[in-house]
Amino acid sequence: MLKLAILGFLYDRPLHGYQLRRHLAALTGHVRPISDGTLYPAIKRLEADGLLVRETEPGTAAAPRHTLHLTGAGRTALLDQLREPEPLDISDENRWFTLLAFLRQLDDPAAQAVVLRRRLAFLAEPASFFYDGDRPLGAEEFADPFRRGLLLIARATSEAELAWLHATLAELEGALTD
Amino acid sequence: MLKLAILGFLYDRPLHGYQLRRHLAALTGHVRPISDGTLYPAIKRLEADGLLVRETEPGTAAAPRHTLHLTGAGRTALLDQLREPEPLDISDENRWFTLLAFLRQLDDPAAQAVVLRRRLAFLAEPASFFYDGDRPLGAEEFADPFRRGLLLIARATSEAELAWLHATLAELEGALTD
DNA sequence: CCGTGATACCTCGATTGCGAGGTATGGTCT
DNA sequence: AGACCATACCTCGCAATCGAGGTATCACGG
Repeated sequence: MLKLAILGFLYDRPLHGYQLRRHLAALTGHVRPISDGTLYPAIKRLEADGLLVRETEPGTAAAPRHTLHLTGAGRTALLDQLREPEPLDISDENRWFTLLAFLRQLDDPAAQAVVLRRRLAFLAEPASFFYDGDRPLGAEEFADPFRRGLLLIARATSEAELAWLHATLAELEGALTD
Repeated sequence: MLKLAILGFLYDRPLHGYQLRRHLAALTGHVRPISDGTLYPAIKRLEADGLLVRETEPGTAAAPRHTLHLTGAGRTALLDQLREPEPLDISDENRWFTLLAFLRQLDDPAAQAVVLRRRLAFLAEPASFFYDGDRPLGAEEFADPFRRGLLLIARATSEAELAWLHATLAELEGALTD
């Protein structure tokens, strides 16, 4: 997840760790900045895998800045992850939204394929939540306002996404048949 | 997260591990069942902490079933986590939704306090996402349909939740002033 | 001139989670 | 009889993440 996001941001332009942290904070909702203890080891992992290189700028600011650049392997790794041939797990919202943030890096047919897979996984999703014994409960059966809230919010999100999926697929269809 | 969910489900009734797994799968969206390698160690942790006890039913089925019961400490631990005095981090959706699923176990004033804190955190959330250099970008500035989608979906979710928050607070207010 | 906060980076231990493997039993289908 | 699946539980090692700590430099206000 973090790996995907780091590669995605660096694809646009080289950044140093601190800028990267700000970008990541924005992506995750502006509230939970990825902690340093998560970010810097992740950068090291990517460096060890040869997906990025650091260029040290001495004397620029207080601490020695390390500007991070994607390597060719890094760019390939990002595009591979975006294309992701396996079916897209709907319950992994974080992964999907991160993917969405960088999907424009793919060409139209590849992006379309990803969006189509998402719609497929989406439509296959069973709508039930919670059980009474072994019987799944429908949304209307909840006396509990909190669980009802959970379902209402989940539904609103689903509907918004489905609407967007359709609009975007139509748009891509248009672009591809021109 | 898992801990909260396990305590929450066992609060209603004792279950054995397999049933628990089904409940958890439903909560996480019916698609990504918590893996065994996650669930059973989590149960052991809770047992070691004295929050639950297992009662073995021999000969019931194929394998020896362990019916899991919350202890008094387990019930207290759940209620404490639900009350959670620290401000509720909005970006941690999973935690919030799990909490919501079991919030009815609190009495009305305590639940109201939690919902109020959520609304507070919610209204304090800055609406911007992504940067161009150091300048945060508004929703309308995106030529990229994928990032626009991200924002559209996030907004729909926010609005649905805010509407629910208001409705529920009004409801609780009514119940408390009667 | 001293404290505070922002910038910038790093490490360590502990926890959490996953995937892949394993062990059984009992029922159903062929 | 054999294959196969669902039930039911378990362990191991690996990877990711967090939280709390640390080290600097520079800018600004009092």
